[in-house]
Amino acid sequence: MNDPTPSAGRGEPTRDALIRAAIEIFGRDGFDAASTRAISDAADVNQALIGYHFGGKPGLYLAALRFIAASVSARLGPLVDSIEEQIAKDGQARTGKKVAERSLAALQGLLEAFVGMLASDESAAWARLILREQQNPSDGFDVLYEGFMHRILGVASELVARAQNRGASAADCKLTAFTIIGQAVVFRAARACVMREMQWSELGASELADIRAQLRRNIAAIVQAEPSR
Amino acid sequence: MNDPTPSAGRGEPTRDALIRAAIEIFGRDGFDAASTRAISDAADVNQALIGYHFGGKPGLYLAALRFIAASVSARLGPLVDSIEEQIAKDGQARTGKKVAERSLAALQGLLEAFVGMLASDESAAWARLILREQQNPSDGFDVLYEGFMHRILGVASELVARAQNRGASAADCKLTAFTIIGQAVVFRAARACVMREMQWSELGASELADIRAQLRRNIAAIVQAEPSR
DNA sequence: GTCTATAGTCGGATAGAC
DNA sequence: GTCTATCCGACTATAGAC
Repeated sequence: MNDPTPSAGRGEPTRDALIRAAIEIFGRDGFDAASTRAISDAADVNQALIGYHFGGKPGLYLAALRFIAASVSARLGPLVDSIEEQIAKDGQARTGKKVAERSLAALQGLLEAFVGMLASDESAAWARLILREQQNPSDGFDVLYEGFMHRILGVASELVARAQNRGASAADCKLTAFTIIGQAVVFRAARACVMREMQWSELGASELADIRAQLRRNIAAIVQAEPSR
Repeated sequence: MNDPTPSAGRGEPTRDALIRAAIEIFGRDGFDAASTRAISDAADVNQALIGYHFGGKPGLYLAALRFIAASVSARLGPLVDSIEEQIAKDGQARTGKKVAERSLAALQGLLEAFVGMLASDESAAWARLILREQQNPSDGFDVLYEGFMHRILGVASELVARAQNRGASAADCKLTAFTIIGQAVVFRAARACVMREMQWSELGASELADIRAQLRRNIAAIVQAEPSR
């Protein structure tokens, strides 16, 4: 009688408010510790409506993850689209100085956008939920992986391959992509440590600019380094 | 009547078992979601003993964090000691090719040890707890920061400064240290994503060797890159 | 120090009026 | 679709016997 997400209708504002509150509370407390009462209070709707609209707490959690995947896609999707176009245009010409230069610039741009997202207050709750899912994957992890992770990692690896301009295996390029992405992720995953050690009181425009400059420099260095060790 | 941690005595095996179980359960479920029953069951002791030995659930949590800090220090402390000795021996001679080479090698060694720790099954539960504390710092975060984070970040930054061999500010070196450490952290923080994307079924010796080689290469590239961009 | 038993609280789910 | 009311299970903490 309570089909999850009965699609648009009069109850849409209610579902929306519940999802937004759920991201906040689930992100802060985790799935088990978050109470449906806290979520419904924050959303200013009746607690019983969670059961009606989402079938229960797990259904609301999945809906929240889908919302996050859609939000990340909305934020990074256009940039990834344009990069994929560029890759398609360059086609199989995976070597050449021009291609390498373009690919490096695209990779730097992608990571600047990525770290910008990780730094934003808006994404703080998402990020907490995503980190939780990574540490303890639930059924919902697929939603995130298929929703945006796989695609972003794909373009990042391909850009590494083209920017490096040497015969690294696909697995090597993926590994390189992860280490590069890790340089951005650390500023969310270890945020408390970063703020304390850097003696920052906030991660604002000025701090973000420093981080981005560091990332640009590191990415160029990694990708242009001689294969020899 | 129940002074927290009444020090050694007949109850020590009980306290030890509780702490070990607490790290596992708190790491898996988080502070709120973890139940004292689950912990006492896993430790195979009576639930009421948590109150007796640690004063309650929060006391047990703090004890677990202290145990983690001690474990990390035991694992990385000796290496950090030797690096600090080397730094002291090189003294204020922060420039020079030999010092730079030694410092780069030390930095690479530190990160290989660090990522080895992050990869180990033993540390899986620690890492989850630490990541939770970073995302949502409690009173216990100090225990971790003062316990080992601050010290490790300190030597890492100093090594960056000496290995780079150019006039980067202390803040820049710290930032560089974070991006380098982030390259290791990502393999714990985004482990689920890494395993899936790399199509790994385990993170064993072979995978760890690939990661270490990648880290060595990246660190050298970052530290030796020209300051220009 | 360790145990049993329980008091007191809070959580998720749902029945049923409107 | 939204609300009130409530059932029932699980939790922390603690009293008190041994």
